[in-house]
Amino acid sequence: MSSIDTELANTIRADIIDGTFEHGARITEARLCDSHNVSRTPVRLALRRLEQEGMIRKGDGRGYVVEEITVDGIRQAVMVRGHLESLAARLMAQSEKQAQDLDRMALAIERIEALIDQGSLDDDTLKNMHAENFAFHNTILKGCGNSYVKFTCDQISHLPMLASGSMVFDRDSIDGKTDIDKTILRLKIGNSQHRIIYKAIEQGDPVRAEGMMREHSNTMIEYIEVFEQRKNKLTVRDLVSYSVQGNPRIEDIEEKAAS
Amino acid sequence: MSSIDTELANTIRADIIDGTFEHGARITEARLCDSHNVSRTPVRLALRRLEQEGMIRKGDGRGYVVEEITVDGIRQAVMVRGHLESLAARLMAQSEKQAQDLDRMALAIERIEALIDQGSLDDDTLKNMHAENFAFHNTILKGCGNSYVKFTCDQISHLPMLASGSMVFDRDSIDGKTDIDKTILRLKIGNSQHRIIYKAIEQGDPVRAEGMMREHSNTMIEYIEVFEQRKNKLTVRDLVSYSVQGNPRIEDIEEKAAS
DNA sequence: AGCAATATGTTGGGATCCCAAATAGAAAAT
DNA sequence: ATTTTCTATTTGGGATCCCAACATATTGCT
Repeated sequence: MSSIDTELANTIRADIIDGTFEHGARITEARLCDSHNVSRTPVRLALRRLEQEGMIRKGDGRGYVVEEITVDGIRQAVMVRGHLESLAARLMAQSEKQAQDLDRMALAIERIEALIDQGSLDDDTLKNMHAENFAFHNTILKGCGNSYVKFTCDQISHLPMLASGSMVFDRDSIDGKTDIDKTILRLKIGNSQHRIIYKAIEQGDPVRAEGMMREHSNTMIEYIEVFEQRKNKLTVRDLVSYSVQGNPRIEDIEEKAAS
Repeated sequence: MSSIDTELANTIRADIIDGTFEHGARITEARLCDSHNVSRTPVRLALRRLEQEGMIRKGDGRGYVVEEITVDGIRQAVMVRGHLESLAARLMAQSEKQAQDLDRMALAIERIEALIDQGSLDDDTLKNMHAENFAFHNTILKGCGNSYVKFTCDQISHLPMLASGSMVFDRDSIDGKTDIDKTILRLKIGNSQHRIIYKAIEQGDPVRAEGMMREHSNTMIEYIEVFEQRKNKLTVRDLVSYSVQGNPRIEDIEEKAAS
């Protein structure tokens, strides 16, 4: 349990994302104090934090207004994140690598492979896959030698779908409504891209590493387009429901990696 | 005059940058209250902001510790910023452009050209050049169609040398200690890169726009290396003294552009 | 003398109060 | 009836107070 203002910020952020606060709505400190039974001090801190994150913005006169989150905005943010990740891959390829980082990446690839080969995409499998995907991407961000890459990525990762190594899944295929093979194929292609990225980094090929990571990052953008083609009006809430919920704790990842 | 907490954050940030607070120093709320004669509320807000910016970090037990700012860190941040700008150039090239944006970019190029041709690099000339350089880069960031690019750039622009379109100048050459021709040449090359970026964007050549912007962004990194070769121990303070002080106000830029 | 337990002081989070500015509503004047 | 002005209420920034947690020092016990 963190401090109240952090929890408050998380709550309000979640409310904005899932549409409880629709965009343009005025947010006042007093109202939040009343509804959450807290004093104004943590409310102030939470609002400031959300303002810096870009979730809310100071209104014309008084108070804050809720910034609109659109599918297109998420697509844009994903693009920025992908571009930063491609920088990380290039930098890591052309710098001296830590052996443990490479090992962790290889381990993630193998584990994802094993999870895909299970053939069933139950919730637990998805969570594990998400955790390994996170480990792969986060290792590159941390291991590229430029700490500002990860820092900058983290700055936009409070939006849905933007946490490190986030994955989007076609819930319909998982529920058996549409054929699961296409989703499996997608995952296999994604992991083969992981292999290429790993090889390029390990062999010190920055151009290939950057290019493959750029391609790999487009996966989610294309996935979003698939959803848009199927659903005539894709909402942010839809996207959130398609994504793997819950961020894996870094400690859990490392713990599992040690086993 | 903004609110106290904003001013406080600016003050503390400046103190960290110029070394008044050396890295690793413990920062406590009470101490700041005492030294700045303010209450703890604005201090808390300022510290939270600086924490999110990455200037300070929660210490092991109590309080905050000052994060170290190194020349290498600045180089890394400049690299991240340049990478984001190259994304902006690519996106702007491949999307439909606003005519006014292109006009503003062309205007900036012409004005910089005229300023260079003056031949003297006095302080006022540098300020104007900085303003036009800012206008050029900022127009691309705003006009690329992806608002998260500029947002993300702004997130790291509180570090020295990272404000939009920042320029670094060789003060020694300006003061006549070393030959000024080399600096003039550098500026001319930089502006010719501006021309190429403009043409690539205007003609819808995303590959060329991205590549040229990437090259252009390396200019500052190479400049830093020049300084490092000359000075055996280049400090952050040295770098700050070489940069053009003061951010141009956006209103001023637009006002001048209208004339 | 060494270790442990308690006491005291330091520090950060939260609550409450105060004040200034701004907005909205009401009243008055044209 | 409309517009302007004045007042009252809303709202956000700042100050102060309180409390809990943690750190350190002191004291007591072995």
